[in-house]
Amino acid sequence: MAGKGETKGRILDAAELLFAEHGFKDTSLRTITSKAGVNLASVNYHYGDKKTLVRAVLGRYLEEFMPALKSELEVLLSRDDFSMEDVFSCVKSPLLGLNQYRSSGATIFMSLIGRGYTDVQGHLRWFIYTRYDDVLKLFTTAVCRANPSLDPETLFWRLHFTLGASVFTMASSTALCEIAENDFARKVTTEDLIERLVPYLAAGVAAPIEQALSLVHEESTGTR
Amino acid sequence: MAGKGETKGRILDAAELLFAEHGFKDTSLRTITSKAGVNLASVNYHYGDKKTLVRAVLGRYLEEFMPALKSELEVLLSRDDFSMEDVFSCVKSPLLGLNQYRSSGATIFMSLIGRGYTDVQGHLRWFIYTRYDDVLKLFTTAVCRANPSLDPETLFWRLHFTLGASVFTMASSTALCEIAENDFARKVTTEDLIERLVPYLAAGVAAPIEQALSLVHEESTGTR
DNA sequence: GTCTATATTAAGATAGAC
DNA sequence: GTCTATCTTAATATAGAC
Repeated sequence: MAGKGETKGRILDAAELLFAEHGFKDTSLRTITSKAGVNLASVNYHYGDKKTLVRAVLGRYLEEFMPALKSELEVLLSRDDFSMEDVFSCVKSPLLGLNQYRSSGATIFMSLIGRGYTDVQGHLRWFIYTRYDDVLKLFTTAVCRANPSLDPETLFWRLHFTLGASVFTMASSTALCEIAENDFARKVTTEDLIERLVPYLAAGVAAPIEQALSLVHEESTGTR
Repeated sequence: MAGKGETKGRILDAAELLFAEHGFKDTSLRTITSKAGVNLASVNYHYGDKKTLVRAVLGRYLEEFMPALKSELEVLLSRDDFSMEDVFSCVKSPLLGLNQYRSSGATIFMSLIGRGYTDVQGHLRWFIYTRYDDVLKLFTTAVCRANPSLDPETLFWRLHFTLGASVFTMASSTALCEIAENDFARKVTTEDLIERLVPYLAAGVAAPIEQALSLVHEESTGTR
């Protein structure tokens, strides 16, 4: 059914939709190949095994997204000053750019990232951190400059809270958007979602720091 | 190996740790029963099937947590006014109470909640919502009273962002605390973590609402 | 490169003796 | 209630013809 050299690509196209919707573990190679209209054995021929296919699916998006984010951040950092919202706004256009690259690209990418953090333990997280640690460092640099009063430990925790809110929302965005559309009788686009997420995250990260009793005996030395 | 009437409980105890760590789908009945030191067939004898076991594991925590949260919220709502932080502080003691109930109970519970939202599609979410919708309604009522300017749709999304940040943090708290302890040379308790999380969440939920271009054409009718 | 057929493994579930 | 043994299903992966 598949034309000459397009089998490899058809697998990727089918796989990303299924992975985004059902997770990596819950998507079988049989489901993928039947949706792609190719033979079961072709996955192993082209990708070796399922794990490699998973990384290929995510890698295709990361290669598109990360360089775009990097250049946004570089532009921002060249400015004299900027707000926390400016920092988080940097992800908007790289993310929405994925919609041109592929239909529903932003949603798919966000779901995949979310799945990568929860479904499989470790190997995708590691894949992302080591491959794109330069971009991630730029991001934390920007956050620090937007609010220099953040101590490293508070920063550390708040960035992880942020990651959690984003990733979780992304992973369940299909379900959440459905509920929202039923309840509020309005279509929810990826753009809407990002517009809602950004101020929430910026406010959380920039929140005043409480000197709660149990946290006063502080002595920060870390760098991460 | 298991004593007389304790097999059913031993299964539950082993299952909750494995489910929290690896997710529901990635934990087999064989792994559970071997860790529990009971026979494979006993799961089906005592619980019927795996899905029921999953619900039993989560149910045991919910029965402990939800009534405690409910009474905290009722006390709060009886007051004349209160802040957003007061609302989120209501979960502190019910959550920490789980640590007395079982070792690392708070962490396990939050991990399970997180798994329930991403691993399986739907049935656990439904289970929680229908069984404890009274408590959840109390919570949203409190949030609304703390910040009456929140429209229902913004509220909906921000509560889900909040859930994401909480669930993700608690689910990966073991790993995160280790990193933090290395980097900042200070022990991190569950209590510390909650103390850090609460102001972040409160600030996010109470953030000023932006009238972005794409969100102006609003028409809210929902009730959830 | 693509197909059929099959090997291999692992999972959920159950029957039936004790 | 608990055990052994087994059924059934479904998944990844591969061998070998074309």
